[in-house]
Amino acid sequence: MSDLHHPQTRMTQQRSVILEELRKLDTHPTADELYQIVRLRLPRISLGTVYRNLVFLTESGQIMRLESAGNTNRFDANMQPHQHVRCVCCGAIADIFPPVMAPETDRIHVPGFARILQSRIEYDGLCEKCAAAKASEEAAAYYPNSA
Amino acid sequence: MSDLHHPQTRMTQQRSVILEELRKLDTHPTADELYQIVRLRLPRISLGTVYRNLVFLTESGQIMRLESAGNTNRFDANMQPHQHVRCVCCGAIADIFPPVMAPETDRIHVPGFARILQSRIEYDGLCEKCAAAKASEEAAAYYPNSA
DNA sequence: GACTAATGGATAACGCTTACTATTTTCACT
DNA sequence: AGTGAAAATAGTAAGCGTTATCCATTAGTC
Repeated sequence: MSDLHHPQTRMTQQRSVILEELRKLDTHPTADELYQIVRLRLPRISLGTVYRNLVFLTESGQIMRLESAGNTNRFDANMQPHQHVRCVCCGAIADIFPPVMAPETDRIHVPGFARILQSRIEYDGLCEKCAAAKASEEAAAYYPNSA
Repeated sequence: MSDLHHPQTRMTQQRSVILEELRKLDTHPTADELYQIVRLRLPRISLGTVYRNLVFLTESGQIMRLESAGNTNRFDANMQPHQHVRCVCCGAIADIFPPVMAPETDRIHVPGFARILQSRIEYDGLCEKCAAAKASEEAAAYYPNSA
């Protein structure tokens, strides 16, 4: 509760529901997926409000935006250090524990860059859904006339 | 030259110019930036052709697509193992050598994932342009009436 | 040179995200 | 509780990067 009341910020019903629902999930939803979920509780909320609050919550450090994760942004309310696998096929994301330490960035100097802020390890994988879909596709290619 | 003639693929003027120009660059251009460059040699080429061939070249393993959520995709013809820093502000990308080894993925098992394919280390940074812009912004905030 | 399939050019459509505007809500101070 | 200024919301339009469509053109093969 108290973490909802950051200094200089107001708490609205929409904002708190968005944060609550995101915290219930470990599925790293997209803005639209979260919108569909929040809409069950707040039927009149607009998608723009979800986007606006996801920006707000990210900038105030309450959630994370998964940056290097494909085409659509995904969000994560788990603030503990962990890493992610992303399905190369559908973009689904899962957590990886425990984290292998990412390298230090203090001593890295790159021409054209003023500072290196952080490093992170990312994993590409194939989720079970896509693996199954791929398998049945290949089967269809081998037996094109089977039902 | 011979690497332009993959089996089952045709080489066209457009495709080869796109690949040539991308190979000249280490700036990891966006599709549109590359389009502007290629247009100097092929004034009648269309942006769609650039996109189509970037997909083709990526899928045939001749170039890499640098994906990051929310940002514009960038492309890299450097196929040697290396890593990238991305400017958190403008999305500019620079190379990092030598690479710190990314962890093995053979023994990693994640619920919901059939396979972990690979891991990679990514860096976030602040490029010099954005650092300078940020500095002068802050200066303006402190001295709002100066010039 | 003719044929077939792939490719290109131009443009429309699409999906995700942000911007805009009028209205409503929050919160500090009475 | 009431008031008012600042901020947030709903609804919608616009923006941007990317993909799809459609017909004309080109490449490679015979």
